Amino acid sequence: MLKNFIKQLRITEEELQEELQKYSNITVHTKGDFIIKNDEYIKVLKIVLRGKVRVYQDNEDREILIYYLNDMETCTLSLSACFEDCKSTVNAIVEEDCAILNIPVRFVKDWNFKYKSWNTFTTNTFRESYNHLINQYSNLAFQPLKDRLFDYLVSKASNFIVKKSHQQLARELGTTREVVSRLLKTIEKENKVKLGLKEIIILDKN
Amino acid sequence: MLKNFIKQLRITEEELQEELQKYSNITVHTKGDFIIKNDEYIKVLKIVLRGKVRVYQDNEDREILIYYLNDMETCTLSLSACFEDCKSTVNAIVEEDCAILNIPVRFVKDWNFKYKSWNTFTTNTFRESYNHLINQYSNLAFQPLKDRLFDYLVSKASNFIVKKSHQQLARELGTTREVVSRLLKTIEKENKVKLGLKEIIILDKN
DNA sequence: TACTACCTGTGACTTTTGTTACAGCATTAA
DNA sequence: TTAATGCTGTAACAAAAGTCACAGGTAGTA
Repeated sequence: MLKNFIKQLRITEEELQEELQKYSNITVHTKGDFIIKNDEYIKVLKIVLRGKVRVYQDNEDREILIYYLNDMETCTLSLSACFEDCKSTVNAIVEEDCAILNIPVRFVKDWNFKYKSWNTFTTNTFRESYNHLINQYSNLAFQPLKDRLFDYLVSKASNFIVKKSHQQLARELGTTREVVSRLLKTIEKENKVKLGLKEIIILDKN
Repeated sequence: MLKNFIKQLRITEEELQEELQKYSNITVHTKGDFIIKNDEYIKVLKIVLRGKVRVYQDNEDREILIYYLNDMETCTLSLSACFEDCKSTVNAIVEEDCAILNIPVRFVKDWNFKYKSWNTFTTNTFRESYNHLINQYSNLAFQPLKDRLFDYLVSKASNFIVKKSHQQLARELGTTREVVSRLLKTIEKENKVKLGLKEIIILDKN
C-alpha cells in the first residue's frame, strides 16, 4: 500500500522512498474511530491510503464538514501542523474502515526542501485544499441551503444514488435534520430526486 | 521597498536577492484600481509592499471579503496560481494607494525548490491563509451575523475606531446595507458601540 | 446657493432557516 | 415477539436575514 502511495505521488527519489519505509508506519482503523481530536497536538501527518475519513469542526450541537479524506488523500490540516507545532481545530472520524500512513511531523518539513517530489506533493495539497475551501466558503455565503444541499447530493452521488440519512446530510452541511427533510421534500416535488430509506436517487442533475 | 521585503522575509540567499531585483518590478496604484479581475489569467505574483488591497468574490449583487492585503502581505490566490496556470476567481481592488511587487509566475515555482527562504515563505503563506480561511468558514457557518459583524468591527478597529460605512461593512460580510444598519443599532443599544458618520466607536469589546 | 452623491435610520413585509413536538415505519437485538 | 433504536414526515411556531420603500442628513462641488 505504501508503494501505491509512492507511485501515485510520483515519489521518484530512492532515498525518500527509503525514508518513508523507515520512518512512517501504517495503522488500521475501524468505523467510528477518532483519528484526530479537537484541541489535541498533531504529531504525525495522516494520509489515508484506503478507506474514508470525515474531517469536521463542531460547535456546541452542530457540525460542519471541512472535507472528506478518501483513498490516497492527505489531511491538509495535519500537513499544515507539520510546519508549526500546534493543536488541531478539527475532529476526524473514520467513516469506512481504513489504512492510514503516519509520518512524524519532523520529517515532513525537512523533506519539503530536500526532495523535489515531496515539495510538489505538499504544495499541491495546499493549493488544491485552499481552492476547494474558497469554493465552499463562497457557496456558504451565497447559495441558499436548498441549492447547497442539492449540489452536495450531486457531488456525493455514485450512480445517481446517495446513501446517507438526513441526519448525516444535516451534519455535513451544518444544519439540522428537520431542515434537510423539509428541503429534500420540496426538491422531490420538483422531480429532481426520489427519496427512499437512507437513500436518495438523483433524477435530474439541474 | 524591495529591500524591506527581502529583509522581512529573511531572504538570505544573495542569488535570490539578485533574481528578485532582476525579474520583479514594482508598480504603484491608486484607490479604486483593480489589481486582479475575476476570470482573468494570473501572470504575476502580487505582493503588497505598501497600501491596502481588498480581495473579494462577487455574486450578482452581493460580495464577500476573502482577505485584505496590507503592508508586506502576499495574495495567496495569485501565489496558488503560480503553480498551475489558471484564471482568477476573485477581484482585488485598491483601497489605499499602494506599491505592489510583481513577480512573474514562472519564477515563483522554480524558486520554491531552489531557495530555502523562498520555500519557507510560500509554505507559510499557504499555511496561514488556510488556517485563516478555515476560521472564516466556520464563523460563517456557526455565528449569527450580529456576532460576526461585532467581531469584525473589533478586528478592524484601530484605537477602538472603525472608519467604514455601513455599505462597506455589508460588502465585506456578504450581506446588505439595511441589515448592517439594523444590527449596528441593536449593538449600540447594548452599549457596545457608538455610531457616528462613517465611524463606529467600540465601547466594550465583549 | 443648489445640485448631486453618499450616508444613515427605520417601518413593514417576505423568505429562509431553526426549533419543538409528535407520529409512523423499518431494522436489529433480546 | 417485543422492545429499542434510528429514520423519515410534518405541523406550528420563532428567529434571523433579506427586500422594499422612503425620509432625512452630510459633504463636496459646480
